Amino acid sequence: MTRIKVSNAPSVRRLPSYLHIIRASRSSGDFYISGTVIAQELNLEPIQVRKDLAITGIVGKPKKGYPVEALIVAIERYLGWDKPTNAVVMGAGNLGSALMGYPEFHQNGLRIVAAFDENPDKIGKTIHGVPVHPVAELERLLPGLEARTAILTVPSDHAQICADRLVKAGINAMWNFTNQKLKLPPEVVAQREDLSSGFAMLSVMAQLRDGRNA
Amino acid sequence: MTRIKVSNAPSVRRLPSYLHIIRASRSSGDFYISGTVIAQELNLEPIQVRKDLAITGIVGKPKKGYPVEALIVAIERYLGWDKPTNAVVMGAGNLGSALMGYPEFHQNGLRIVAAFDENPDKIGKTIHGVPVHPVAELERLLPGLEARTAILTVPSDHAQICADRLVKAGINAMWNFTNQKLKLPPEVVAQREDLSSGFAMLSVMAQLRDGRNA
DNA sequence: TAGATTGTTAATCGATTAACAATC
DNA sequence: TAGATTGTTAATCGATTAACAATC
Repeated sequence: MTRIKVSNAPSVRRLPSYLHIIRASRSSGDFYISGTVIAQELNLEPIQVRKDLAITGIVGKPKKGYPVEALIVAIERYLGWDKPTNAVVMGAGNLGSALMGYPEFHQNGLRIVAAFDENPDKIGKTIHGVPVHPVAELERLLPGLEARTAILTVPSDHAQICADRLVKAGINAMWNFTNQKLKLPPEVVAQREDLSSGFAMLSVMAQLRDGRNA
Repeated sequence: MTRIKVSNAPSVRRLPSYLHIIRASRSSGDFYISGTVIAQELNLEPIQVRKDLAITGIVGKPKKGYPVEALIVAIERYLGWDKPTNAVVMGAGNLGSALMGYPEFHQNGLRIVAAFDENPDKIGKTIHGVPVHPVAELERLLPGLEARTAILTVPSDHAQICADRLVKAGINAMWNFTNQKLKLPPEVVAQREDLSSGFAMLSVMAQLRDGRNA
């Protein structure tokens, strides 16, 4: 089996922003929204928005734009956000706790159903409504949770061991917030979230502006 | 003035990962590291690593690789991580607190020197060693903090107002964790961090694997 | 020396942007 | 109707990958 490759990754990455705007438009009672308007809000090129929206299969009406309701449904469906995804958080530290409390996720169909941690102070409590269990219980509890997605917020040096264990327990999708590149079997999909890379971009932009490096 | 555009953004985004590995190599006592090795660790193509490292100006030795110490210095310098960046966190909620406690940042020259929040329960306390001040004190305290970078972790509906205020107070670089696209004067650089887009990628990969959409 | 690894130049690939006829 | 906006086809741009001579 070969590593999964998303054909149009940049478009997929932009879809959530579109969805956010289009939902707001629906809340305002609009029935149509034009690519031009979406582009303005995100300052993108209108043609880029049209190209991106084309992958959802929704066709717009000249002069009016795209049908709001149908577009929302189509984007949600394209992203697989039309059906709930149960997930567990590994490591109920700062970042893990923050993610459990991140309200936006509910709109994306992401339901964090449990957290696992080693810290006895946290075990048995709930964080933002999510129960924290001992890591030792992972294998026993996971089947009942019906979660096949894990959010990895353990310390980096635990990441690989933790991932191996998750895979054995039945996890097949991993959202990795550690700075460790994970070795995983090919059927497990993984997305690494690297905060440092965003800060690198900000730093380089600031330097360009200030004339360092030129 | 025109919006700042980073010429080779994908390369810049990869540099922090390289830096991480090369630092580990230094800790192991290595004097040289080859692009091949770095590529293997991140599973990238060796040629891509070489191209990326070329932008730092460091030249490698055939058969040995790149000089570890010089490479670290050059990457840090290229990213502007050789001199400390003082930053303030706006909104000491879950995510803001998590970022204050994120140890990796120190290695990137990022020093979070203060947080600002409206919540009286938080004001006057410290979170991960960072003092939390009332937002009302922002303008008074900012000059003394010598921070021109802000990390925005306020609720999305406060984002624009908060950003405007920060800019007026002297902030010129904004790391934006809200899902709000900000309107900013051209001299202020901004990096938006969108957690949803990472989850969109994971969702689409999972669907491709499972054969939905095909 | 032999061969692993480099830097450079060229080829390929994919994403963005431009142009424009179709149309509501 | 007039014109804003669409979808499509082609052009451009930039990033990745390939090829390979140079070299430690």
